[in-house]
Amino acid sequence: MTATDVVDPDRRAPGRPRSARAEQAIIEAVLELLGTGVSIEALSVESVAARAGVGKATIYRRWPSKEELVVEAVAALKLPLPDLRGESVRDDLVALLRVTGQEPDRDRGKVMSCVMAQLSRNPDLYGWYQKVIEPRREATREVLRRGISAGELRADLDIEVTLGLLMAPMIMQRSMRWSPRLDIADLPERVVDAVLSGAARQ
Amino acid sequence: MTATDVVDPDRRAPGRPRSARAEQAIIEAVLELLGTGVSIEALSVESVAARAGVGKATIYRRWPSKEELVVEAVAALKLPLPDLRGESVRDDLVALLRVTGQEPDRDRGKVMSCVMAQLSRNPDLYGWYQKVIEPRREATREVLRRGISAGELRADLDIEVTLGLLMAPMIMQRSMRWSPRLDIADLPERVVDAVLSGAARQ
Amino acid sequence: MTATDVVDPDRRAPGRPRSARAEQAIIEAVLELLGTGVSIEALSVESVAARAGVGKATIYRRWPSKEELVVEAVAALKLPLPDLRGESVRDDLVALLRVTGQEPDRDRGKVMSCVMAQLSRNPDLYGWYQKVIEPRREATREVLRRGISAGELRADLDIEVTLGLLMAPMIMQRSMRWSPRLDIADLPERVVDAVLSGAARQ
Amino acid sequence: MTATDVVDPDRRAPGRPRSARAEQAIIEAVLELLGTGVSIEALSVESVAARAGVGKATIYRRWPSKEELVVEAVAALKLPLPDLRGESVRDDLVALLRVTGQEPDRDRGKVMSCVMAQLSRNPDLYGWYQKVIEPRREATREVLRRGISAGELRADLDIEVTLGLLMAPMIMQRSMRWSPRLDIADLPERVVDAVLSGAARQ
DNA sequence: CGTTAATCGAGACGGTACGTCCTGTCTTCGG
DNA sequence: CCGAAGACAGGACGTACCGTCTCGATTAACG
Repeated sequence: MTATDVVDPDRRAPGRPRSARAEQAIIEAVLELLGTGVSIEALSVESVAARAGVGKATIYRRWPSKEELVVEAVAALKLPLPDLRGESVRDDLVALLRVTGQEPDRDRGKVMSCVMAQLSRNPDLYGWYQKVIEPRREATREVLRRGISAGELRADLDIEVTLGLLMAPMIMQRSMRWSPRLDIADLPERVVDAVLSGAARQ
Repeated sequence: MTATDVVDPDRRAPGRPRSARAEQAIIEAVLELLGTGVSIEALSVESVAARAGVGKATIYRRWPSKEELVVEAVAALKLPLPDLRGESVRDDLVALLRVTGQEPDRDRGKVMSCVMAQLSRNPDLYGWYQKVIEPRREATREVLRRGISAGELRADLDIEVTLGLLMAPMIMQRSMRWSPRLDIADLPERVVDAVLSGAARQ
Repeated sequence: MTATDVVDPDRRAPGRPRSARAEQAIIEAVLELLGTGVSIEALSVESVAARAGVGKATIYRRWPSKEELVVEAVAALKLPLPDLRGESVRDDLVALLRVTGQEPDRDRGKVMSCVMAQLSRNPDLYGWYQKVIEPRREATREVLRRGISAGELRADLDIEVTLGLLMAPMIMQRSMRWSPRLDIADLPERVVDAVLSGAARQ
Repeated sequence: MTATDVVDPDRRAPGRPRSARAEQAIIEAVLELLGTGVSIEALSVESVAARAGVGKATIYRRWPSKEELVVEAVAALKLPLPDLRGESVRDDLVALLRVTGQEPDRDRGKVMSCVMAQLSRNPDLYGWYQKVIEPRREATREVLRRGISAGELRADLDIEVTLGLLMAPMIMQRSMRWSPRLDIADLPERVVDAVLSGAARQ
């Protein structure tokens, strides 16, 4: 994505090479500004350039649009996955959902989930969005697969749908407080329990 | 909500009353413009005014911001609920989710879900958003309650969480195609079945 | 000029007669606002209506434009002429010019001369402007005529041009401080003396 | 005055320099629009920008207000002084006043005097106004001084006041047709003669 | 004495322009 | 060629007034 992609790795581009310092400063500036509560659309390229002490052209030379810059900045956060103990499917799922629901690392997590919600509107960006969240989804899938192997979960489980049942309510509650009747604090447990036990009468 | 709110219903406000024609034209203009594919942020108040044949002030007099205008316009769509046969919980839930997933009325539905996704970022607007979707949520709740009464669903069902399990995946898939591996066409059935049966081994 | 002009004085117009109170309040409001230093173009009809406690239509019903309203308001000041002693042409002219140069009645005079300068740009208003200043011009003419009769001034004096020589420098200095090298304080004497004595060598 | 003012002439300002083309186009647009008869207050910055094919910011970057822009545009006209034969004070003064009274270059002259009258109301602009008319004033002063040296004019002449006597009536008659009884055509001669001969009886 | 009709206040109407901000591109200089 | 700095054309913002219009409520003289 960045311009440091080169067709021929031997052949260095002529002229002055791009400054890694500038790139770093831009990413930092985006994260700092998003951390102060500005929405993506209120985040202007101009303010990023000013905060980073960088010319606007230096930004546009690297990223074609504000959104892609934001995605790259967010991706740089490399949000960590929790350590999964692997002892019980329920515990692992709750641990994973907790990361979605209540980021322990305050500022970064806030930025993260705020940005996630905002990125959703642009279909072109969804590939990048996937890139950022796919690791977490894959981790969840792995837990489900292990649960099936271990006999804890039903063998004919619809893994992809179950993934949605688990994560979508957390994301929507986190980003837009979808239901006023649900508390984010105990939501992971309640979601996991509901998904595991099912609604139909035994 | 609308400008016709009055503290004392007997006492008319002084001065020339606000034009219902203008109000109508503005709402229509918003829906038409959103129908052409413009995103909320690309939707300028100026273009709405021009399309409606109205001064900008006439818009700002009624709605403090573009977002609130959009919510009101969307609310005016009064999206219809499906007829629920009431014979089986599964069928009713699938019918409800289908409305979320694949709006039969093309343009309006497109506008609707596009807007929903975009509104999510503004916490101040959530009250309005609730107003628009609450009827649908309440209808779903009612189906769950009937299912419990009829003995089809377990008596200790966590209704609010189950609501989230059902609706959140549909909304996220509809608005942002959250999972590339899921097809919106058969998602209602798969979600309902997964929620009803549960993940844990019998 | 006002709508109370009637073709047939016997025949009263039907309907509610116009309120003299409103008319008075409007004129007062204009003068008060001009007195606070606002220029004519910065003086909005809206602010006049608000200050007078009157609807905008009540103003537009009487005066077709802001400018005509201002002229009428200024004319209402009925700026007083000084008492002319009639003993010497020089003294009388100086007394008249002093009124132009340094209005003794502070606020009203300030409004007056400020407005004069501003009205000049609109040719349509000049008739009204004349109406306001003509009395002062006529008084000056009279002094010149008396001077000729008394043998103080030359018999072939070009009265209209001399009027201009006397008044124009005062007005321009007063309204736009035309020459930075001239002090408004002693200008009346210097102008009168220069006009009386002439430039050519004796 | 212009943006090319520099504190240190060696040190160029950083960033892209301001476009002389844009500056030129703006000035031209102002003069063209004023030439069509629009008054200064009816001259909108928006219309100037449109006519010049320039963004509004490009105008506001250079001039803080419409008025200062107009003054600069008018100053750019560099209104020419007549050739002074220097043979007789009377002839030279008449020639100078003719330029004030009846500009030979129609459009520009019309713009000029129209603008002069309009600028008078803003004291802040007077410095600029001076800059524009000072050359003409200085030329007139020079004629008077030469007349004194040559013995044509009285040695104790009040030059500044005489300047006012000569120019103010012309300006007021030109810009606001101050006296309905005076014809602009023969005014220069009449004014000069009146000033030279004086009013007092010989 | 009840019409009739113009006026009152209030304020909304379709517009125009304001001056600011930001967009994405460009043009300059020095490194 | 990249760096910052910042100007460029353009477009939208939200505000302030313009001059007109609609309201319900007054306020007279006329019938």
